[in-house]
Amino acid sequence: MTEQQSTIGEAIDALTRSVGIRADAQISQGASAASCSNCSNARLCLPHGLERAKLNEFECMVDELGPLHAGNFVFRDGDEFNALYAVRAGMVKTYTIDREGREQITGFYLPGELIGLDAIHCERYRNHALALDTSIVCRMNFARVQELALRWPELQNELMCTLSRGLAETDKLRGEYSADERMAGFLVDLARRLEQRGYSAKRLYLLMERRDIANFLGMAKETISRVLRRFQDEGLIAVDRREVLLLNRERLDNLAGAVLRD
Amino acid sequence: MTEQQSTIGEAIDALTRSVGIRADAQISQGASAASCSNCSNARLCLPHGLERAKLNEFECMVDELGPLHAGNFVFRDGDEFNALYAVRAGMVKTYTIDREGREQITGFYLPGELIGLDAIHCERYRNHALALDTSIVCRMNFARVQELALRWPELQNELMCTLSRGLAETDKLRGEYSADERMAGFLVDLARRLEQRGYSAKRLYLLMERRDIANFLGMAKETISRVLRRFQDEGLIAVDRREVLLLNRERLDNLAGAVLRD
DNA sequence: CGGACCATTGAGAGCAGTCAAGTAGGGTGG
DNA sequence: CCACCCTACTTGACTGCTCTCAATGGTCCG
Repeated sequence: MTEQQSTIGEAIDALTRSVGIRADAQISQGASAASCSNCSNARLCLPHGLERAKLNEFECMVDELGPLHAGNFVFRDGDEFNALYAVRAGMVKTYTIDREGREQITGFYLPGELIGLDAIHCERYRNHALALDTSIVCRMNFARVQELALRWPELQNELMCTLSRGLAETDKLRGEYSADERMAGFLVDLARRLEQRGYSAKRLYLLMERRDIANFLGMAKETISRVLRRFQDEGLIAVDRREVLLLNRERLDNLAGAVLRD
Repeated sequence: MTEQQSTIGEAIDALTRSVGIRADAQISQGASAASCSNCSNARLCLPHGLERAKLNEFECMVDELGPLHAGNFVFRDGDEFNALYAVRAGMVKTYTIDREGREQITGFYLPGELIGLDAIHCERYRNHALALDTSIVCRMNFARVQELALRWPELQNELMCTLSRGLAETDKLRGEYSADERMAGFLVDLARRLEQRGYSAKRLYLLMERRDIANFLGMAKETISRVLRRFQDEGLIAVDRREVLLLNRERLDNLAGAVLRD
C-alpha cells in the first residue's frame, strides 16, 4: 500500500499509528480489546452518553478488529448474527446479492456508525459488509449489549434511538426523485456525516466507484458521470476522479432538500 | 356510515361490536383500557411473547382509542412524541408533507403493526398518521414501555426486533424496479400481511385510492391504472375498483421477488 | 339530474437506461 | 523505463419506460 490519497485514508493512517497498528501490516486482522474511553467516535457511537465507569465496563466487551484492507469482509450474508459492528476508522459498504446475482448496495458506513442492526430480528446477517478502504471495526457481542441495556436505561435508549434514526433515514429515500436530486442528496448527506466527524465538509473523497454510487442511488453508472459533469459545468462542484469539491453548498442543499427532507 | 363493503371493514364492524363499541358512533374517539390478553393481534404486536402475568401488567398501560373514522388522525407531524400506537383494527396510513406541499406516503399499517417507531429518536412525530377506514388503535406510553423493557428482557428484545425488522423491510425497497415489479411487490406484500392476520390472501380490498398507492410506490397514478389493467389482461389478477383478486400468485410472487427479496 | 371525486384511457414528451466506443490512470512485466 | 493491459470512467447515440397533460367514463351523493 502506497501513500494514501484520501483525507479518510490519511486519517486512518494517523489513527492506526496512534493505536500502534501498522495500516500496511500484511494479514493482521487480529482482535484486541477496544478502548471506547479514548475513541473520538464515542459521542456518535453506541456508548454515547455512558458515564466514565459504565464506559469502562462497556468497552470490556468490545473487540477491535483490523486493520481490514479494502476488499476484506466484516461479515457475510448468511453468517450467524451475534454482534453489532461499529466502524472505528475507514469505510464499510453493505450489500446483498439477489437470486439473479444482482448486487444491491444498502449502505456506506462511516466511523461511529453501526452495522448489523437489521440482523437483530433474525439469527443471520442479511447482507455482506465489506471494507472499502483500510478500516478498523469494533465488534460488540449483541447478547451482552442487551444485558447491559437491561441494567442501563441510557444504553437501552441509545440503542432504540439508533434503530429509530435508521428507520427515519430510510423513510426519506422513498419517493421518486430526479437523478440530480439523488446525486445532490448523496453528496450533501456524505458531507454532513463527514463534517460531524471533523472532516472537511467541502472536500469529499469518494472511496466507492461510480457503479456503487449508481447502484446505491438506483440509477445507471453513466448517469452518475453525466450528472457530476453537469454539476461541474454549472459550478456546483469540481470533480477530479474520486475527489469532489463542493463549491456551491447552498444550491446543492436546495437540490438535496427534496430527498433529505429537512 | 352504511354497509361496509370491505372484508376489513366487515371485520372491524364485528370487532367493534365485540368490544361493545358501535362503529357508527358519531364522534366517540374516547380512550378506554385495552385488553391485550384478549386481542387476536397479540402474537403480532409488541406484547408478543409475554407470559400471562406480564401481559396483564402490560395492558394496564395500553389505552384503546376509537373508533376512528376514515380521515381521522391518530397523530400529526410535529406532535409531541410520547407513545407508540398499534393498529387494533382497520388501517392507518402515514405520510409527510414537504416544504413544497407535496405529500409523501411512508406506510400503510395493518392490525398488529406499530406506528411511531421512527419518532423514538426525537421528541416529535415525523409524519401524519391517518385512519383510512373505521379503525381502533392502541396507545402505549413509550416511557412506560421503556421501563417495562428494562425489567423484561423479552419485551426489550421484542422492541428491538420490531425496529430491526422495520430496517430490513425498508432496505428492501432500495434499488430501481419497474412499475410491474413495484406493483406486484405491493400486492404480494399486502396479501402476505393480510394472510398473517387471518384474512384471505387471494382477495384484497384496497382501502387507499390509486393516488396513494402511486405515491407510496413512487409512480404516477395513471401508471397504477395501466399496470393493473395489464395484469388483468394477462390473467394475473381481476380488478373491480378497489377489490383485487390475485389469480396467479406464482407469477406475482415471481415479479415481486425482485422487490421483496425473499 | 348534476356535481364531485376517482379512475381510466389516449397522445405526446422527456428523463434516464442501454449499448457501444473511446479515454485515462495504475499496475505489471519485460 | 516503457509498452501493454485492465479497470474505471466518460461520452455519444439511440431507445423506451414512465410521466404529464388532457379528455372521457363511472360511481356515489346530495
